[in-house]
Amino acid sequence: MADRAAMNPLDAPTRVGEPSPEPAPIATVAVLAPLEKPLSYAIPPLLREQIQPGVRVVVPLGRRRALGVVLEVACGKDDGLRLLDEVLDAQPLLPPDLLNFLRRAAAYYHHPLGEVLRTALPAGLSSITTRVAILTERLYRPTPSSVVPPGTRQREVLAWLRERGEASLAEIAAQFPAPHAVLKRLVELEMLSVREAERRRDPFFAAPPPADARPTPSADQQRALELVLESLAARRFAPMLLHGVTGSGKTEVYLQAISATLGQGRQALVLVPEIALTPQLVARFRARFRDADQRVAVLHSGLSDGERYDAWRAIARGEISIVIGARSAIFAPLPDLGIIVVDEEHEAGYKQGEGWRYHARDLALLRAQRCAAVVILGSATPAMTSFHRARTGATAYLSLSERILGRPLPEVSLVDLSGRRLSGALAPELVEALAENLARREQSLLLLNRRGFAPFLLCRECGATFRCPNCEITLTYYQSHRHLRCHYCDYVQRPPQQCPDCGGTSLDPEGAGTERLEEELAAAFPGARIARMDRDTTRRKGAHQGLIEGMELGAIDILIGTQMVAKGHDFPGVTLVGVVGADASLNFPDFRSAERTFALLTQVAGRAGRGERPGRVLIQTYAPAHHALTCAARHDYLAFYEQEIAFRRDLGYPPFGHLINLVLSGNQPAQVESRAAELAAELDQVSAGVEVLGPAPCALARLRGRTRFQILLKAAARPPLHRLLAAVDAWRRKLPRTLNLAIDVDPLDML
DNA sequence: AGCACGCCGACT
DNA sequence: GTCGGCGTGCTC
Repeated sequence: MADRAAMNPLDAPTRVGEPSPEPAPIATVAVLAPLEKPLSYAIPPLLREQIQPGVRVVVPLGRRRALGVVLEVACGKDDGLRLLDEVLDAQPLLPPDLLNFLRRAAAYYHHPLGEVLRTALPAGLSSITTRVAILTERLYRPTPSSVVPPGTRQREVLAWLRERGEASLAEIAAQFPAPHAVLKRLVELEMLSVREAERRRDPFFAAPPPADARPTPSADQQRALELVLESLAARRFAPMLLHGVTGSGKTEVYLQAISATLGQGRQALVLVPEIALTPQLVARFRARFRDADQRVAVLHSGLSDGERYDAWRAIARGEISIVIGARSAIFAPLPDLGIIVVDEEHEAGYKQGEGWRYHARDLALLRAQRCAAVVILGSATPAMTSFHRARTGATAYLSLSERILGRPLPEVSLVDLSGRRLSGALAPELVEALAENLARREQSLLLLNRRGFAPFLLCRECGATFRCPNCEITLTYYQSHRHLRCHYCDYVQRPPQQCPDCGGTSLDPEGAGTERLEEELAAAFPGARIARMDRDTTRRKGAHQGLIEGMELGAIDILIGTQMVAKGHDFPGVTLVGVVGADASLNFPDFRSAERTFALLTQVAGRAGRGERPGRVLIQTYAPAHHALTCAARHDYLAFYEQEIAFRRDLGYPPFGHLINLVLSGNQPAQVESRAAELAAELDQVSAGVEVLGPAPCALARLRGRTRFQILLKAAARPPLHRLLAAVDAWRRKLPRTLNLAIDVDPLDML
């Protein structure tokens, strides 16, 4: 019988048959597949010159061809190795420090390097099948010739081109209608040369906003800037926390620090938690950096593959000075990165929740370390871990303690709801305050961190609620769509007329979401212009921006919304902020719930009184004595930190301990549970220096039809944790593919 | 992840 | 008797 492998054209010819007598160059390649380790390949003699670390290669992998990135080239025995097929880049696509950074990142997060590389590269560069269309265009350039062409049109076009230098066909066509024949003739006469070049799609063509004036920094801002400038001049890794109360002018510090970085000939990276929320920030950057050599690029999920590819290439060529983007922008290939700004560094949006669960802020610190850059972590409510680092001196501490122009922080009062029965979602105090604000024709903002009409539908007779068949949660009732929906898997069903359990006919929406609050307000204030901002109303492109503009123009009196309304907006007209359900986030089964609640309340309170008129804030709560509420009401970050840090210390939670969460999921509940128990028992055997907690069902014990158990690893130091992961790996290798084990290093939440 | 292999049910 | 379901193993 014939050898099947030998019949496969991919196989036999590429395999190195006999061991070479001489040591041959071997490439270590990170293949873009979830493999545990890089693979080694022999290098065909013809490709030896082109191979260097950082170039992409096509390699045989089993029966198929795969893309990989060369990590190292070394000499050794190449017997039994397969030959790599193709080298795709003439220059390293990933410069050494970027590649280095990604290798460190993969190790830290215990994630396969190939997958890390796939995450870091734009779609067009990370696959051999999906090629982005590389658009080319014709560029015409006058040759050094003084001959005068015969035709009038030819003379006109040539004169224009001699004036301008090189121009593309599109640009010429914009000046001279139907120029093709003329150009063709001029080329034939050798008065023009033509070349094909990669066309750059420029998604940044929008007209720049008017230039803004650079304000004189306040004393606080000046102090912060001096420290930044000093570190820049020394070209050293310098992490700093910029702790500035809401409205204190953190952005101005970013702008001036970046300006100094560009002055050094280096580039800047600005990370924002969610790019859709920050057109205002982008506009400020565009207004400040207007020179031809200060191009600003924005990376976000709305870019097409082609646009992303173009942006990536332009950044790598050094044509872009400032990149603004969401978490994945941390991988932007800026060649000489001098500063990374992480705006609102406490935001959970920096953490990738699926697949490779990286945290962009933490990666920013890692990357800056590799390229000796300054990192500014900016926040009014720093993460406990970030503030703790500043306390211990691991990062510098810069503080902006005053609002700009001496504007006061708003006055905050807590409305105690305990023991009270409200007729709707709003307490009379809040209704009254809204009425006053309307009478004064001032704007109000209401935070209710819950979408839909009601968080569940309840049977009055037997107390049954409606649950998602795929997830372990109740279905949210939407009056607008007349349906029940799951917020995790988007399962939808019609609300039944009768309770399926007892046949009862009184099924009532229980509790209130933003949709119901909007209805309640419309009834209470018939003349008011009310709008709602949550994931449901901002799904449509431009809807979010429309609401922001409505607020800026004063076309909205009351804006209701989820935490989306708390983030980063500067609405000078808002003088009243109401918080309808401050307790919901406190009851999350998670050690960070107080930290998150404090941050949310402080951020939303910070939306009040940013203009000329002072603001006030009313917070409805059932837990008025909780430190997250009392401290937020007093704008007292430090007091909150002191209380919270004591609790963290007692329990060994971050920043005093490090966590890794292992989540095992699968379709068969019994199998998941028993395997989780097995893993925990095995880890217990080798857990020196690590606490192994669990297994326990996740807070979301079922999600999209899969049962989930977690094992939490906790340790005072990282090395023993990473040692334990070696045991996890060994165990995982034996796991059937029907089960999935996710490793979450530094988990942000444990749902 | 792909892609093959191999072992079981329900079809012509 | 085959077609095809997905569990399992391997990829230099």
